[in-house]
Amino acid sequence: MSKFIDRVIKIVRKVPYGKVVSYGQVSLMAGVPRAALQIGWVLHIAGENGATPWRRVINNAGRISTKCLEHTANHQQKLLEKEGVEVKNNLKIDIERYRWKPDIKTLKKLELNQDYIFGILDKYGV
DNA sequence: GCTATGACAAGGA
DNA sequence: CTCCTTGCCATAG
Repeated sequence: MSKFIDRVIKIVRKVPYGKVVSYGQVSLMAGVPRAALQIGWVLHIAGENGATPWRRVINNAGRISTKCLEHTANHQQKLLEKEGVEVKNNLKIDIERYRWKPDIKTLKKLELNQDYIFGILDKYGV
């Protein structure tokens, strides 16, 4: 298990019920700002053990973009609606309305330096 | 160690 | 708003 994968999984597990985050946001919090693409890969693995809420991760455009045959977009949509997240036609979601905005206290537990944390808060913070 | 791949992001058309 | 192009980076071969 690489540090990267471990971190991503931990972060995704912090996402509250009924909230969503973007791939880019997760990668940023994981310490690698532009590894959004890899998040999907990690979730594919994490999804195996059902303990990780991969359903709450969508792309920044507010759209469900999974291509995985076992975890279809349609299936994800259903799971999200079950949590109270409104999914409009074509797998679209008002992400800014449901986005999880981590507080500084949570970010401090991620082994990141101060400046970096403020950078995250500046973009997604409350 | 090098190349190909992908559940992305951001900016332009 | 939607579609296309380019940039990015961890993994798998």
